[in-house]
Amino acid sequence: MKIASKYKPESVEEKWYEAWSSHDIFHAEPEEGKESYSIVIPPPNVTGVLHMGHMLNNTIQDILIRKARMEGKAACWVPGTDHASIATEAKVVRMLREKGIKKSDLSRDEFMEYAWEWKEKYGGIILKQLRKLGASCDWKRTAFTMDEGYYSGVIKVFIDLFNKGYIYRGLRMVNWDVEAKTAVSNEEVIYKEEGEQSFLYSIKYKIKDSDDFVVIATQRPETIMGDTAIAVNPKDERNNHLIGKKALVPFIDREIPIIGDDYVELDFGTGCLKVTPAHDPNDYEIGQRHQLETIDTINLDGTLNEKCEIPDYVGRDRFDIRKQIIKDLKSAELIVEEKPFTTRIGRSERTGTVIEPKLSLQWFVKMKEISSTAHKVVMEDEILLYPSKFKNTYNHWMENVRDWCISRQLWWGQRIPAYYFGEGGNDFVVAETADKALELAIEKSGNSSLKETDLKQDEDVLDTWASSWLFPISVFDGFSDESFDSENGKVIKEKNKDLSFFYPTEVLVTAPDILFFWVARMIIAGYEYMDEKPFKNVYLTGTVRDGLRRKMSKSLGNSPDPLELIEKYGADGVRTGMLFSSPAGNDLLFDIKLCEQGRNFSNKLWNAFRLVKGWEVDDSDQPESSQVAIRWFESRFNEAFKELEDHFSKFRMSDALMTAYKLVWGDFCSWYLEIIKPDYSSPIDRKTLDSSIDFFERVCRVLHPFMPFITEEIWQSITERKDGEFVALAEWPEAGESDSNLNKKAEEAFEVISSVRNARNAKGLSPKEGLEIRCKTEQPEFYELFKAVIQKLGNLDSFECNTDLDSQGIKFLIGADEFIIPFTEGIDVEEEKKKLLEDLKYQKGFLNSVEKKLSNKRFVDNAPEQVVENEKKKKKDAEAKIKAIEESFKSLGL
RNA sequence: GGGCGCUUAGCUCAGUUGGUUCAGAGCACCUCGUUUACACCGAGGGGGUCGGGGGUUCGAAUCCCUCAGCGCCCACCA
Repeated sequence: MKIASKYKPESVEEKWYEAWSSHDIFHAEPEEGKESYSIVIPPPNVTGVLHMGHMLNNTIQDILIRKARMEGKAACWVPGTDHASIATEAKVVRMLREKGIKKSDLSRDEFMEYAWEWKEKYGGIILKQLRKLGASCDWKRTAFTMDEGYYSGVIKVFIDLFNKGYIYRGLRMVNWDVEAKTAVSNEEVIYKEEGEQSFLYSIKYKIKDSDDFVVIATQRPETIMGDTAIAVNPKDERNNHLIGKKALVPFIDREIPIIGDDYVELDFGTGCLKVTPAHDPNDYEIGQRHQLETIDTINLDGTLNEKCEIPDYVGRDRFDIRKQIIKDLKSAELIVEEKPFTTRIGRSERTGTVIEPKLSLQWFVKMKEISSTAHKVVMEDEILLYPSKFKNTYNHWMENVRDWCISRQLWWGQRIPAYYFGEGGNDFVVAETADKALELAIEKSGNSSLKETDLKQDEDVLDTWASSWLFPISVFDGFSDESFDSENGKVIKEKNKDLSFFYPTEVLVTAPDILFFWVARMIIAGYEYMDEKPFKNVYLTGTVRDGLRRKMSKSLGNSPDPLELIEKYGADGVRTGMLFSSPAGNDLLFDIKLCEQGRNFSNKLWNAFRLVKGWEVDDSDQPESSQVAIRWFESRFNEAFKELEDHFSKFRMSDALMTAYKLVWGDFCSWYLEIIKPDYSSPIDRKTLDSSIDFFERVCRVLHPFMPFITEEIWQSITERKDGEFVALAEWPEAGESDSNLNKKAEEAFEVISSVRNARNAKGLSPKEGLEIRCKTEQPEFYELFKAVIQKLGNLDSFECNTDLDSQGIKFLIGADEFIIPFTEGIDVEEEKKKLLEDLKYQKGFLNSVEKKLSNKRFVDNAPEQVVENEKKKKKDAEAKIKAIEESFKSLGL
């Protein structure tokens, strides 16, 4: 069989993913006697497509889960998607608009029908793409945050939190998009970096019962009809005498108090601030502090309403009114100053329209009360964050946590189970179904004649995070009728086999930007409903950026298409490429060269396989060099393996990969295989071949989590396999004995070989030409052991220890051992002399510094004995080397 | 404005409690080489005052202070 000299991933990857799937090896059930190892995927948006962030994140999860599976654990990686209410609804609205349908023309049910249709069509593309990456998810458990069971769990939790008093309805300043007529989250409000040009107006307000005026500064004169106070800083000498007086709002002459509040800056504008609680978040807080009235003068569509008390303004847009009122104020001579001003204006990410801060009734979760355990467990390392620097960030957020607004003015999502009734719909009950709500409403109101039609369900849906925070519980059916105890608001783990086995999950792998949105809230929900953490470890990946450190994004167009990358470099190449440069928490500066490196590594491994596979075997004796090589590689493998395990235990994935990479490329290919490789077209002895295949299998096993496809392909061909005998299920190696002395000695031997090669290089000698070498050493037994190896790789005709070195030739030192490759011709004495002199100078300088240290009494008295001993040894070695160099001079006849 | 973190080779990063020749790795770079697994390769090589300054110590990349630059989170001036 002829094997191609280049590895071709495209012919391999689909084949093995198919085989794994048909043997159902990714599915896990709770199993007596097996250790549980579970991961829940950070569910991507259901209509999303794979981007580089997903690639990194899911590669890491797959590596962890594959390793756990090989370790014999019940390894369960639950995939799923998030309904992502804002993003998905926006996409559906856009799609409808393209069809000429306006959302406002549809009923809620009609809209939802379109949305589900859309979800069925585009949902889950991303999950299919994950398969191309090799993700070994337990697809039978695929979850969706709007699945029936999931949906009802979210509703149950809402009701439960409401009944426990953690949820309340309250006024809140939201970012209102007047065009889309919806509230948008802070994250969807964008600010131009350089700010926007505006004007700052200084406006005179008359002080009541006086001819004086107070002058305030504002950018938003159209809101003055909503003013309910003027505030000055009590420390402000210019203005604090005004505190307690009343001012009159221009045009409408409504009386408003002048109050003192620290919030006001002393040196901004006039030092006087108009307070408009309905139209500015800070003003709202001042209003709260001083129990001010709130006058909301702006309608949901951005026009002014009758509360502005000026009939001419009613029904006109806020920006129109801004122009109008400036004109009116000017003609009334109430504007003192008008100056250009750069300010930050928030605009809606979706519509681009200027966001209107607006007070509205929203639903909230009391975060302080519910989060104390979640705060504590991270601080006390009950849950570990990697890297741990995020503990600080977490702490800071938890200490300053604010109530969580969980209502969204959207349709795509879990509809808030609150039902309004009575006068103006001001009374409400919270219930799982309309029937139950009616029951409760009758009870609450005492009005037995209430009908179902008298109840009106809340129009809003819940924030997406109010469903995804339940993910680690919900994916195991934690909120099903059987498992969830509504009476006590707890999930009964014992009633649910999956949950009692797989919860808590082992590790959560996610991006730091959702540490609060998602991670913190899952911890809160975990303790609230399971009395237990949702995961033991949190691995926070970095952001994938381009070479200029810019975040990869669609709009910048600086992100490669992940699937194209996979096509070009193979899934294994891309996986390792991503991991080569991404320590936990550090940004990944993506460079196509990393994928190339990954592909090259695949190819290297492939060719090693090609080499071993190509050998004929016979019954010849095992060469001495092979015996030593096998002893050494066994030991070296174990050493590297321990290192790799240590990296894994600390979630240092990049380092773990690099350890494996160096082991395979350096130790296995460059040294081991080169040593045991038989001469061209000669067969290999059976013993050596068996050991080599054994090593190769181990290499495949260690590499499999990183490079699942190529390792499976090689594993299947390197020796006979039964059907279903996958490397994906092979036993993870165990750390055997490693002889650190042997490893060190081998390195010394390799150094000798390198020196010989170097000498050839310097003299322009062909590697084919055999050489003679002699050495002077105090450890001849060591050279006995490695003699065969050194001779083979150095292509030496002879290698003798402790014989006459007094001839001309190339000399070098390894440790304190002297070597010579005798030459009679072509020796450049001057150059040799120069090299020796340089070396001598360095050694003498080094000796000098060591002696200085040793003659320092304070050093000798204070430093630990071990350190002093080491210095003495250094001194001895240096002296020996100097002596050796001096002797070389003599033999050169100098 | 408040909080946190970072600065080590051209690039991306290791460097555990201060002490073995501790200044390292991978990539990139330079020289040589188409040798029989692999040019997606092999052999060899160069390269850093550990951001600047000061201090503690017998000894500092490592601890302390300070300055500079960068990054993140939170709150944001009407």
